[in-house]
Amino acid sequence: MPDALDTRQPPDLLANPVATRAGRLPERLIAHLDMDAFYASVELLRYPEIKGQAVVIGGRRDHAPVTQADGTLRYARLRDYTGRGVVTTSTYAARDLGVFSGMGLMKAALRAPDAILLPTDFEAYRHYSRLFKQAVAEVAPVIEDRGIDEIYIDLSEVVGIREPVGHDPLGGLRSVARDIKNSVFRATGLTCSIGITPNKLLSKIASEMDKPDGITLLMADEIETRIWPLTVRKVNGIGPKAGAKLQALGLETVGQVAAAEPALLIQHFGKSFGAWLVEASQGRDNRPVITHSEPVSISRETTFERDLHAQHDKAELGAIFTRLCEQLAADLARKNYLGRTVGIKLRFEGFHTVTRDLTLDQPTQDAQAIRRAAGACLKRVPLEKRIRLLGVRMGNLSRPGQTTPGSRTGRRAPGTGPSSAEVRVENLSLF
DNA sequence: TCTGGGGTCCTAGGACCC
DNA sequence: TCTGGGGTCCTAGGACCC
Repeated sequence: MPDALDTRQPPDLLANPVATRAGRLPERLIAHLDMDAFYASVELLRYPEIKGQAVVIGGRRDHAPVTQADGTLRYARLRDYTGRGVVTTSTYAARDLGVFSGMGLMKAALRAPDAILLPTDFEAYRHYSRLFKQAVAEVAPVIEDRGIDEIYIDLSEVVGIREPVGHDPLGGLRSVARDIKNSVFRATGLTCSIGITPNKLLSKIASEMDKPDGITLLMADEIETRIWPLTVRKVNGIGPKAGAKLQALGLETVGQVAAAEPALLIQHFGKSFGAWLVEASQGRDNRPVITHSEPVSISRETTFERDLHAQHDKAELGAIFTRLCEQLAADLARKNYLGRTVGIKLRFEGFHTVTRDLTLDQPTQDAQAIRRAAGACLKRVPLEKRIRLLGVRMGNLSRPGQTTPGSRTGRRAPGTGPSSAEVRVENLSLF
């Protein structure tokens, strides 16, 4: 599919500081690759006969297709679903019916009652995630993981990337993008969309511009024409809150933010976020592609089928609480981490959320130690309302055998209860 | 018919230390 | 007997992302 670059004039090097050095291309060439409707597409590999239909992935794991007497599969329909749960992904056909990820399944059922409902199968998605990332690495190895279905790729040093093809100065770039997509398709049978620009911020926006199965190239001289008309919500980092606040200031498009007085943005959004808004609206972003990162925290949480009461459902809550701690301990062991800060999260009816955490003297991955610390955290939470969600988290991660960053001994956080040592005396009164 | 689960980063106040 | 400033740790909450 042709893009606007095909007919553009070569950028004016003096007016455009990003296009420099080696010919007309900027120093950095960054790709953002986004798999197309990833979970749904993986499911279609397994159930090819439902291709083209409205399919929704999400909910509990109790609605997998069942084989009938005649050998055909019987799929669950969205209308049959009851209970909590949200749409994790939907096929493009389902999106046409107004069903998008994050939407409650009950609400989705009103819009698309006949849509096929499949449970999430993260094992399968992780498998295809590994496959597509390996396939990309064969073409361009400098990759930043951004979750299960997307990556950034630094293409700056890829051989041939700056070679024009015929009269197309971006021919090399286009060719590498096609190589990547072909490699991904060969390895997985799945399509993806790629945006290539001088930085991550712009590439993230660009990869969405020609979805599915598209390639979008966008250079600095096109920011005015192709980025500024977009709503601010297209910018990664501007969410519902910031978007609404900008709108209230009369700033709906990226271009309007770019034209706004920096002092005004800083006044309303603070020094850091305000300054970032100024940069982002100009399409400036010098963040590098990070090829390795360590986790900051590991957690487990669960939303109950019905809201539970601290006293009335005490036994059930206690069992769930302990199981979450055991699962967290198992995750830590499997990934080979210790942690020193144990945290809990409670969400009450009405969606109000509370967290508490406690930093231990020594790092641990032991389920019982986690359970004790989490119990101590729980004692600091008033439990009047019914509980919708319970979670346990471990932060301050380190590796076993690694000398841990020293904790200050004898310290106690303001207003907290007993120290971790004193917590060893089990408290059974809660849950 | 309310809104999953797993994350990251930022802010802000108080403690504590120098 | 009142007043400091910088740095780091701990905790709580919130915005945002996939």
